[in-house]
Amino acid sequence: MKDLKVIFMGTPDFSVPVLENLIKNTNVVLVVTQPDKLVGRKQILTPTPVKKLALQHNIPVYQPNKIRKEYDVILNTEADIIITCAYGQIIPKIILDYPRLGCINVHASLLPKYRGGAPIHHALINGDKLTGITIMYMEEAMDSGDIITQEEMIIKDEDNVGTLHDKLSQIGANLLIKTLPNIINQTNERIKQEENLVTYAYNIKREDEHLDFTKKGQEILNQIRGLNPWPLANFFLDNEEYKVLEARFEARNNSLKKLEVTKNSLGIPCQDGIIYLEKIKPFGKKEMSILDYLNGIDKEILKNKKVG
RNA sequence: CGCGGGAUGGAGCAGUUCGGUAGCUCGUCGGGCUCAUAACCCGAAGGUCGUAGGUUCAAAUCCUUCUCCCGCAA
Repeated sequence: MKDLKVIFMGTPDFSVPVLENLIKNTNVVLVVTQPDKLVGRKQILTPTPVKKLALQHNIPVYQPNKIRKEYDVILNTEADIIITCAYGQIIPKIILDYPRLGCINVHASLLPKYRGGAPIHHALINGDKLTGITIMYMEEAMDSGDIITQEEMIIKDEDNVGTLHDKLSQIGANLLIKTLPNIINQTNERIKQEENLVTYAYNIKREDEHLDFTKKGQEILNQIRGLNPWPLANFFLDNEEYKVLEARFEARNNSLKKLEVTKNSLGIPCQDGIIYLEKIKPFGKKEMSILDYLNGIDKEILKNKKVG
């Protein structure tokens, strides 16, 4: 397998373990990743995690702005296979048709469920108990190609985007290496996706982050963990934004409308009980436990704030 | 120079408008009460008020500089 010439296309942290395994086991001849971006308040030009890893191993890096139009470098690179993982751009057919073993993608869901850019977030927000990795051939439409293999993974109640991301990323990296020999020999399976089971996991939008306390407690908890550690769920108290990192839910028949403030807890009424915030990040502050937050605030004033 | 918030004992904050030797809620340590406790009572330790400079009899507070943290926008 060491002589397999691979072009890898990927961008964020999720792709890094996959690339690491490929570097160990195959001959990665080119890495394609998104252009460096200006990041943060200081607008520092930052390379992608995949680029950093590639540079450490002295692998050539290509960063087209629009791969739809800039792909000569790829076509001029001799390769047996192209492997992508969270690259971030739609790849044109001319590239898909180029390598002799095709283009393979590592995707963080059990396709055909959750095609698209945010499968991990959506699995958690929807309260799924099962997710996994799919390795598949690529076609022109996003995440629509034939499935080569899948590995399932149980989602635990305490999982959030961070933990799931790391586990799936590792599973994907290992499953790929395990499957690669079959792909090389072309003895792998090739299963069409059932079109009537297709769902989409679009990228999280700003309004998806806002907590709606008229919903059920469990839904709210799912939303909180499905957005943690990024981009974080939020709500407003008297027009000040708070991000919520952790909370717990207590079912209760209540007609409570106001905040429940005690010495060491802050509860917000929801449809079928109360959501107790446990870790939050007030506007302009660092993240803190609810105890720390309550220590520094006038609780009488807090009681009368309006949730929005 | 994209917009805004912030830096005060270990933690979270007040005090800055109208300068006058630092306070609150916790935590920690010691003691007490209690069958017991994350509960209650008493006491103690712990701060060059982010950095550097300036104004002043006097600066956390006014002026200037720099650093760092956070949110938004990209």
